[in-house]
Amino acid sequence: MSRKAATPADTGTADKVLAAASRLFYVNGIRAVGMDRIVAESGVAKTSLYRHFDTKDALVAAFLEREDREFWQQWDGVVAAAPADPKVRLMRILDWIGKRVSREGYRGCPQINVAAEFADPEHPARRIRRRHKAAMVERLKSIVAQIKVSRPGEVAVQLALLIDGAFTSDGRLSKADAVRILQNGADALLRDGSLKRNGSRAAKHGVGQEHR
Amino acid sequence: MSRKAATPADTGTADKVLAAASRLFYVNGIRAVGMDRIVAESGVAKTSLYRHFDTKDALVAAFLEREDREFWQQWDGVVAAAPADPKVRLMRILDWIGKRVSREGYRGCPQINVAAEFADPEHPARRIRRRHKAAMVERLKSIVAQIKVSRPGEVAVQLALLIDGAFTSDGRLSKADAVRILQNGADALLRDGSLKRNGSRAAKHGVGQEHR
DNA sequence: GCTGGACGCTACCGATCGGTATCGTTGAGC
DNA sequence: GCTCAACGATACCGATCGGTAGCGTCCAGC
Repeated sequence: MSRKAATPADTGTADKVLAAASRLFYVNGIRAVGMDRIVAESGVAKTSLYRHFDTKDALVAAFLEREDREFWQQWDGVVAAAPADPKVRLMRILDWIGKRVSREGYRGCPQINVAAEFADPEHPARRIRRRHKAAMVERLKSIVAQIKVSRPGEVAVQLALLIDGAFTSDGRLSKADAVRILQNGADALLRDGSLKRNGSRAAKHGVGQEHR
Repeated sequence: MSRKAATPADTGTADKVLAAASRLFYVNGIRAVGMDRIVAESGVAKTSLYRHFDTKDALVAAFLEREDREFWQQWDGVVAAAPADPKVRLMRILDWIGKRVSREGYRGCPQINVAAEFADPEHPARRIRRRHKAAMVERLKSIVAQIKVSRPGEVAVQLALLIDGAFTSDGRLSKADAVRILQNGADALLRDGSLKRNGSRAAKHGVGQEHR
């Protein structure tokens, strides 16, 4: 495609803005951070900022895209450093996540936090979140599928719920607890999935009266 | 204590405000909703609103307290309607939660969503959320303790993570899937916890290199 | 050494933010 | 029928919101 220069050439300015915005957005939430504050802490003029990002929403989207990118980069790094055994790989991933959610200053998953601030399901933040979480389930499924379990899709979703729960744990868990609880939980979910039991286990606990 | 009338007598005005604010806060997030909008949709004058709630933060706190109260009311209703068997009770609770998170317009757990908008851990919203989530773990623990499992505390936390994960599932799960996945997941976690295995299962998957 | 794009600075825009002051109305209990 | 607390209506406050206009500076590439 032709070089229309819709965006200035790369001179590091956009990176400075995005770095400051990402930190501020993550710590304080989106709507709590004004553009003036991003201008002040990035050291970039407001006019320059708006040459790189048309609107605040565009900056928010760039923030979440960046978080998404970095998250999978680290994920891939953990997987690459692990042996090929899929179960060990899963445990290493949970080790990484357990440490992540229990480290100081952790404020939860940015995808979840930011999406909560926007009501419109078609807002860029909501779209990016959906894609991010779908990718998580897919990656988990491809790992679980390599382990002998009877319902890999279901177990993958359960693992994703466990992980998202850890993301929202708000500093309740120590590092050791977080890792152990995640790994033992995954172990239990994998073990059960590999057993051949009648599939209607849950049915007898099914419908009570409707609530609300 | 003496009747100083720090707050007007109960004539239903505060309820109208809280009802409108709760709906708007839940759907749009806190900072996206101005006090003027609450005034308009509650049909209560701004002056009257501020006679009942000193600040917006006070209204936010009242919203979360109300959500907390109603949540446990429904929880207790589900438990009361279930047979005494603790496992069946747990399954009924998960049936209720699975339906809740998959119903149309569900926007996630208000405690989680609202707390994400405030950076200060001592903000009322953050405090109420911590109390709410701690209560969840305690209630789960008291149920799990009645079932023969080797680490009831750990399983209770795992169930809480599973539930919080479902709360953030953002409409990904159909009603049938949500209920089945939660109940089967809980079943697996309970089964494993009741087995006597060597406690160091996870240790061999422990520390990789540090990331970040 | 001139040119053009990237950037900084200041000043500004209308809208909205949370919150308040003033005053008039209404209605139940004595 | 008087009182007093509760509520409504309007108008306003300073601060901040996201975003823009205008203009000067700086510097790499021709």
